[in-house]
Amino acid sequence: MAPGVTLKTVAQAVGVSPSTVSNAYNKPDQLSAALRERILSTAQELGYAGPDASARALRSGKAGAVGVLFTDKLAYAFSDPYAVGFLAGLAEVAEEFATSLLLMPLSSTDIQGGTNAVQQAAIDAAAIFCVAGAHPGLDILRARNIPMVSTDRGDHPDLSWVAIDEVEAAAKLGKHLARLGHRDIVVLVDNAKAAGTQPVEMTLDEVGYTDCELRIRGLQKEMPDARIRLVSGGHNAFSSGLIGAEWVLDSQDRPTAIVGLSDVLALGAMEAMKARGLVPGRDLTVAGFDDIPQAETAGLTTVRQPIKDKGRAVGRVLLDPSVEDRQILLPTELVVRASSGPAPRN
Amino acid sequence: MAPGVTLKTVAQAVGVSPSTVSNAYNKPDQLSAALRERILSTAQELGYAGPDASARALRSGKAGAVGVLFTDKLAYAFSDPYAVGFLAGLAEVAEEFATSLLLMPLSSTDIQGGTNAVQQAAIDAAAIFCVAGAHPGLDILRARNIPMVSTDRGDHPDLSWVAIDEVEAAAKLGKHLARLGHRDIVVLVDNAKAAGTQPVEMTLDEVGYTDCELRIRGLQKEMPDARIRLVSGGHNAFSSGLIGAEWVLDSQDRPTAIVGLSDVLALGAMEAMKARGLVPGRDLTVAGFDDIPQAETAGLTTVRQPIKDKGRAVGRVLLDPSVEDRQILLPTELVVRASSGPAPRN
DNA sequence: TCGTTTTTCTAGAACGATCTAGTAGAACGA
DNA sequence: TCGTTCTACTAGATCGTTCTAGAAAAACGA
Repeated sequence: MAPGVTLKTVAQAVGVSPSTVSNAYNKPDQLSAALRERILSTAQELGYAGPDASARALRSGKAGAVGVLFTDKLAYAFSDPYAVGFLAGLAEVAEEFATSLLLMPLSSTDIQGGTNAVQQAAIDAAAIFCVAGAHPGLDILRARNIPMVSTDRGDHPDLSWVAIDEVEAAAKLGKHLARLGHRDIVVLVDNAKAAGTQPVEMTLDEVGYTDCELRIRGLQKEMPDARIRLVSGGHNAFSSGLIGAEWVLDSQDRPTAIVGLSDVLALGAMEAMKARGLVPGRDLTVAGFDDIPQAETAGLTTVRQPIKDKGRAVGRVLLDPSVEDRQILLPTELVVRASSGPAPRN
Repeated sequence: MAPGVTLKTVAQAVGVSPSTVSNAYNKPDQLSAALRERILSTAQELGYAGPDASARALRSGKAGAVGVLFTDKLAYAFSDPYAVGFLAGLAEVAEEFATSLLLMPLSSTDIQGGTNAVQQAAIDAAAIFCVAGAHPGLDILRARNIPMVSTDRGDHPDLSWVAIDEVEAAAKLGKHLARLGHRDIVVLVDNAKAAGTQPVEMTLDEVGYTDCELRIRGLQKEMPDARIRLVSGGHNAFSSGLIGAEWVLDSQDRPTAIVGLSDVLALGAMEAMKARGLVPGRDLTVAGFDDIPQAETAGLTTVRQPIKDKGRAVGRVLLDPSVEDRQILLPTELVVRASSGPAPRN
């Protein structure tokens, strides 16, 4: 916009009040078509690009954007096919409502003061994607009174969320593994604290992130007699699954099945097996969660959740005022592929 | 934020001027530590969540966000691994600068008036991802005087861009194909207009999108004697490659090689071959551009470009004021895999 | 013809911050 | 002691809109 050209400039040039120019853009039925035409063309001549975004947002209270908050680093979101699928669904709905998507990074360093992105974000609402309850970004959004929809179930009846029944989902897989005779399981867990270090074995209490905990409980429920160990090779990524599984496979005490709490972790485990000449489903069973596109290619047994639908549903709850149901449970389905097979008898 | 609580409220409660409260958040060295502490804690008590994003953006002229503009539908961006890789790189740098990423949809319907996302976007700068020169969103951003960095080379010396030498990249592939004896090529082209209809054969003029045109010219350069036909099955996606290739393979007049102008198109073509019992690299050569992760798995010959670096570089040029070089050419590399082989002699 | 409704436009106050310019007092140096 | 610099804070204008309330003119109904 030619510098210094504002609504007022245009108004003066046309000889009308600023309100009328504003109406020309926002409420075309409030003025005669002829005048509107005249205003718009004068605006064009002057190089006026339409009402300033920030000023409009300030005065009207609508930013025309919804925020998205992730765990960990923002860049990870794009290396995780599950997150990408979610975003695709969310973007679809955002598009429908002519609303932008604001992806907010939050390096824990700059929480103090007003210089962090969550603080600065001009948004009307926010999608909370797989973020643990204690995340500092959550506190900021809560303090800002910004409506939120989470991908995790919350206890409170006022919360909005779109989620799956994590326990049930995991129970489906647990039942499958139990039937196949598995009684010695390693679960690969997402754990940011373990990143960059050696893989670590952890207790259920240490897992922290509620979803993971629920999935583990679901497995335990259907496999009460099994030994279930928890191992983490870092944050939720292929490489962590690889590292974690390498550690497990090279140990003296191999399980008969490895369960990744997400497909990327499980795919990493398959890679580790391949490198050791082990065949998934024969030598060792591998299974995951989510059913990302690559899971099918790799023949990974997994618990499918409709991730794109999840994104769409979150978008609807965020943006469509006519949506009544603000707590939505999506279905899951066990998808059995070649990576799971009977436990070797000994 | 507790409704009605503003800077002013806090200022009154503490007994200082609004400016001082503002400084407590933005310029900590402008006031005594003790007072700042007092202000911050009073703010917390009152439920004040920090300076309002829109108001701050309006007054200071900084939004703390950069926009990203895509071709076509926003949701497509997430189904394209190339776009996802770009975003990952961009997000990395955005994170570094505590800046959010605003993904702007632009349905062509609501260009008129002030209700479209590009118009409403509160951003300091914008990344233009593979957008043709005539895109309406571009015009709006230009009118708004928003600094832009494009992933396409522009002619004008003032433009900022991070790109590859498209002609040279394609020439590398062309040389490879020529050496293998291919003289009858079909190029799968991204074309939004062809979407949803039958695949169409088109002329170079109809392609429109500059990058595509340049790649085709690069191929022609090294294969002056070859017959090169252009076919589109729709927009840039796996399914379009599949559909386009099916049409080509089922025609009377099969080429000896199919070149996708992106890897997703080429991967679609490989799928079409597989379904017909044809082996890429033996029965027919397939090649692509970009070298997305799936290309390696599939054994696709392609021209690699460092897509994540592209995202990073765009981020730097957008956000780092110390970056001098605003026109960056990234290297490309021919990656030969199993999908390309000698042309059958006849 | 006259009152009523509708259309079209406007004045002026917000919205909630940050910026510029400046003041009062403390600290300093000689 | 006095001028100077520094620190800590403030008054008031300003960013560019949209909103509320209302006025003037036009159209309408009887």
